[in-house]
Amino acid sequence: MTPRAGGAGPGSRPATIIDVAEAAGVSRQTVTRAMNDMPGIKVATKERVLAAAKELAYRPSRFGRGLVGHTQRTVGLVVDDLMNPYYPQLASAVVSSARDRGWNVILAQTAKAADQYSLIADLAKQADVVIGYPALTDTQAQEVLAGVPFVRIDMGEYTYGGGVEMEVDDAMGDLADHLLERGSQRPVLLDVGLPGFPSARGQSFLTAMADRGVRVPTVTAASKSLSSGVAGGNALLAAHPDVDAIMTFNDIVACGALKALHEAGVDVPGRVRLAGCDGLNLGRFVSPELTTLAVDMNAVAESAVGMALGMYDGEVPLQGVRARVAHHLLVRAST
Amino acid sequence: MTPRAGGAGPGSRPATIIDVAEAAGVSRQTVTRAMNDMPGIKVATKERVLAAAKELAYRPSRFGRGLVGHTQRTVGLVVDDLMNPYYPQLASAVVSSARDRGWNVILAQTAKAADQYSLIADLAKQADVVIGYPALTDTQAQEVLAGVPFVRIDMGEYTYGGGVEMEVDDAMGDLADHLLERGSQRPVLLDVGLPGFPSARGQSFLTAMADRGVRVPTVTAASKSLSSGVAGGNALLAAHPDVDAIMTFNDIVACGALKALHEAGVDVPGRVRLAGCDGLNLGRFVSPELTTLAVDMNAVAESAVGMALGMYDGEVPLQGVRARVAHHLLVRAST
DNA sequence: ACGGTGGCCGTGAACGTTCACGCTACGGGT
DNA sequence: ACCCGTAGCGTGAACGTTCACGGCCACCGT
Repeated sequence: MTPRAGGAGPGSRPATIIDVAEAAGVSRQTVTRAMNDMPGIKVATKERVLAAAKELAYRPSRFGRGLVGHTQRTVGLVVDDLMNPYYPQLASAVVSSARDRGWNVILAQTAKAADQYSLIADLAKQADVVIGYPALTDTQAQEVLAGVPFVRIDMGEYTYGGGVEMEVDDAMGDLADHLLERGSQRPVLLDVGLPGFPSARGQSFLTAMADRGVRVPTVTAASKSLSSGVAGGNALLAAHPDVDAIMTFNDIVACGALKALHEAGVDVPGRVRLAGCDGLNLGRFVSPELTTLAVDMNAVAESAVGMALGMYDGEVPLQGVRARVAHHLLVRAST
Repeated sequence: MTPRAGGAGPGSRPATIIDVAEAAGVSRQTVTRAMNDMPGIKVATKERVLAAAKELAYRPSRFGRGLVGHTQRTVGLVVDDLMNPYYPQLASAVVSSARDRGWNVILAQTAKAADQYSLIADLAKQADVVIGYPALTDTQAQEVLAGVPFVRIDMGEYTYGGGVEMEVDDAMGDLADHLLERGSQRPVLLDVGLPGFPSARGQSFLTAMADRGVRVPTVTAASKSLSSGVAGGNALLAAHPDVDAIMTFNDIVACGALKALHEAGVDVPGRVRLAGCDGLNLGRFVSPELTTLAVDMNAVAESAVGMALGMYDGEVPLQGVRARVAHHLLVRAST
């Protein structure tokens, strides 16, 4: 297994700083000075070194470099599946946020991985901090990450590491007001999970509506997928033919419900108002555009990255810190 | 700037292999043997070492490790913007494909970066190969990447590095047949770019239709964005009120056109059949689901990653190799 | 008793880079 | 003439790990 394809001859090992130094007739340090725009080098010498470097296709080794000055920092980002429209939004924000601070992002995807555990273990070997949604219990995470700063997004009941929480209650109140103002009288919740066990955000909607004197029936979809949303939408229409507003677990399920409504010939928002949750960009691609409880992903990412980097620098404890980002009501065309 | 938060006391530097060796009363090499499941170590010793390592929160330095054995390989993936539904599909496939081969993926996003050039330059310092859609000319790419194996997706007119091409002609023929079989007689192309300069895939549609004796008028949208698709859709309806089939530049524009059609009260596919291009997952979220010219992103990624890794290993020339992946017609509900 | 064979473990060297110094030559000031 | 500062460059050392050896001991066979 040949290490790297060098620039000069095929099969030749990649050039090192010493090769360049010899070719230019100078010392290692002078090459360093030339490559890194450091002072204390004559222009002519610098040019000569740079020419030699180019000639030999010299590229400084990130390992040699990383070894001496601890600069080359990397955050490991764990998502479930980029094909799920939720994660790109997070990933995009994390990548920007990390880059702004001079960090790189290594991406790991748990959905298609055979072994979650070893996936995260490998990631932890390559990264200085880990952020995201690993499908790991606290115990497993502690085992695998062994000291690597770790920030969970949407931490929930987990406790190991830090977390960023997305709060929905206030915005849910706004949504309830919004729906009632528009005249909805028979709202239904399309939740996800097990019937009888409302999700946190589902419960939040029920409570918000109850506070306003409206009792909301619930229909429960099996999973938070598109097809599940379609099935849930159909079931909901069958069980509550007179529904005039639907709040769904998230935007993806809302899209599914919208398809069901569309196929049933139900006008949105004319006959039924429909709202989702997460604020996905996806909601702008469907017709009508989806009203949703959005969360500023840039704020989430900024918060998560900031916390992880703080942990790395020892300024934030590795345990028990939680940040909170609030959802807000984003009214679009579907309500 | 404290390097890394160690496990023991705050402010203490991270433990090295030597710290562990001393704590366990053995040598470096024995620690290595214990950590890497190598033979030639007694079980009792191994346990003692592992305990010491855990106690000190020891994590092997990826730099030290990478320096000696050239293992820890990384592909740099360049996308424009993960918020654009096209890129997650590619990124997801590349990440899986790379992981299958034991490589990591560092993600870079050009859209939000202030300086494209330095973004790619930084990426090239961290990665062993670069794959993707850098917004760089051949000259710039050559300058920045200086010898790093480079594979462009959708290479087009560029020549530096390798490329993966996505061919559309055959599938476009299938689409033309499909539309004609369903009885469409007045198809219109909703292209993107400058009026009078059809895109490659736009031209492909025109040609396919011409081959079948149908002349297709073109409406041109300003950019390949959703809003541009809406505007284009409206313009198209105004210019060709009797249209009965629309082929769009891509799925995103198709979604925009679908919104325009929806708002104009035009039934799809009843009165107008609508097709997109790219095979985005997005097309399944809208109603009706979008017929599209899909490309197997896993094949594209597999091809790109394979090529880049081949270049790295010196088995594939760094220049002039092109792989081709064909689109195929994916009939869904919109036609 | 002696050579041989493995199991277990330790020691130098190497990987490629930067940091902290040290050295030389030259120029200007007194 | 002398000293001193500085520009320009070079030399050890250090970063943390693994590889290639080599040493020691116990055990086996003859």
